[in-house]
Amino acid sequence: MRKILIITEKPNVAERIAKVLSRGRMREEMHGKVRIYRFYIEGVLHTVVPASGHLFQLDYPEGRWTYPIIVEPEKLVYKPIPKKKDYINAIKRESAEADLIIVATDLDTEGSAIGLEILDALEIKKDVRRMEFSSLSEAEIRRSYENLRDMDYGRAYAGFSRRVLDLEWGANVTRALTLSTRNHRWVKLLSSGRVQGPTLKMIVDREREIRNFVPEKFYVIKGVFEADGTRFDAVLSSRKRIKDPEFIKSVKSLLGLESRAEVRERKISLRPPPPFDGTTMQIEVSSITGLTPRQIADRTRGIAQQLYEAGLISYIGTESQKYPKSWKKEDFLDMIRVIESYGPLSRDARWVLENLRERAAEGKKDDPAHPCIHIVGAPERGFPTENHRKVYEIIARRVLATLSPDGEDLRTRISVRLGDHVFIARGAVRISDGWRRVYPFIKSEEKVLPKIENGQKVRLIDVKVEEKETQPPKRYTPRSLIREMERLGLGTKNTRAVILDLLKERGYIEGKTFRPTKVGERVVEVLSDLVPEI
DNA sequence: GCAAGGTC
Repeated sequence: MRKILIITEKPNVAERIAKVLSRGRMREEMHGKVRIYRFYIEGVLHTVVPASGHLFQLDYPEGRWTYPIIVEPEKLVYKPIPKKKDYINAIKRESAEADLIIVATDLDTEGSAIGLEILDALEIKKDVRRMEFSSLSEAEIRRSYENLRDMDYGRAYAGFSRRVLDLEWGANVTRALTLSTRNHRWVKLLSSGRVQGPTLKMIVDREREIRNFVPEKFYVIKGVFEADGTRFDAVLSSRKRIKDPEFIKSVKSLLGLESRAEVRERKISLRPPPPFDGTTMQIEVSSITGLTPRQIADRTRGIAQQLYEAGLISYIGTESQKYPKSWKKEDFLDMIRVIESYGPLSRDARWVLENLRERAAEGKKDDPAHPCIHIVGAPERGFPTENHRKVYEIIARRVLATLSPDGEDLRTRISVRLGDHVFIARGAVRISDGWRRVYPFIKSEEKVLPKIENGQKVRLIDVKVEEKETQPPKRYTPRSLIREMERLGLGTKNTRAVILDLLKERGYIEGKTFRPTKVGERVVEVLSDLVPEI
């Protein structure tokens, strides 16, 4: 009898694939800490076994810890990662039984490399096919199962090459740094690599900019204008910072002069914010409530996690800012009605039902496995704590906002020309709240200007001067540094924070906002002096 | 003893 083994990248994908392909009729077995699934399709036994990310580590064969060391890629070895022993054993045993192996890891270079690594390390010599899916929807899983492809070795080797280059690169530079300082007892290990090297340099460069910074004085000049008894301030616009005190005199010489104001008004619409993905939810709920991200999203005791487990909100680990693709208008209405059934938000929910926008606002981020965070239930008897109530209401309000009309503001700009100088005053007034009625957490400043007609005469009656100093650039915070790494294509979303921890562990950086240590600075100096090309 | 990338 034929037997098929399906290997996935992580446990929840194994479960999902088994559920879909078996139509819910599968058997589960525990092998150590690994849950595997069995079911029959047309008399053929299918077994689904998960990996857990990489199960093997690429490494040099045994040898002395020296450098330079360049080993041909095919002579590098796969070392089992001890913690993943159960996964390795499960796949090993099941693959021995199977006639056909289906690689169902994620469809990207790293996923395919994980598939290849399993086949190579376990020396699996069976027929291999590839399931190619980029979402975990039922339709897509079925389609990819019915259209099995050849193993995508091209993609897998791309991932393999990435690993080889990172290892050879990192190990050589790390060994060079470490071995050249081994006489100093206080240095344990000096490392560098494709990502940590440039990241450390960014921190060191920033520190040097701060150290070499020379503050400069500059002036902000405001004119006070009078028009038929009302007054308003307008800032002197200037392309460059005003540093010359003489300039102030030339402005003051305009005192008492009259000119005609040019007034421009325009309405702007403000779209609702997108629904929450997991990260945005943590950040925003934390800034509204003052709870820490940990208190909100901890995997066991987090408040939002508990709301999820209680069936009130959807999965919070999602990266999506989009509603389920299958949702029709009726599904949105159902969700709003659930919120309506929760007393404190009834009125707002009803208002949204009466003012529903054509299409829900959505964001760019997407996640193949889960939709954005949304409401799935209302509490029957209140909440265990006040914080649970707050978090639930913020999430419910966010959902309502995405289904509410745009807000509208009126922006006013008054500009006054006097000689070569132009003064500008800006105002903003709310015309309609729109979604801000149900989601009042995003601050927008209102500034009311006196009513001035276009072409109305105004007179400069005073000049106010503020003296300011230019500020040095700020040290990186974890957030700003991760954002900058992302912009430069350094690391991935999973590794950036890990790299920062590593730089700390190596003793290269310290502080809440990152300062390089002496060692960190010296490593950057040495590397950029001796091997500037890296 | 090394990298960076997955996953938890």
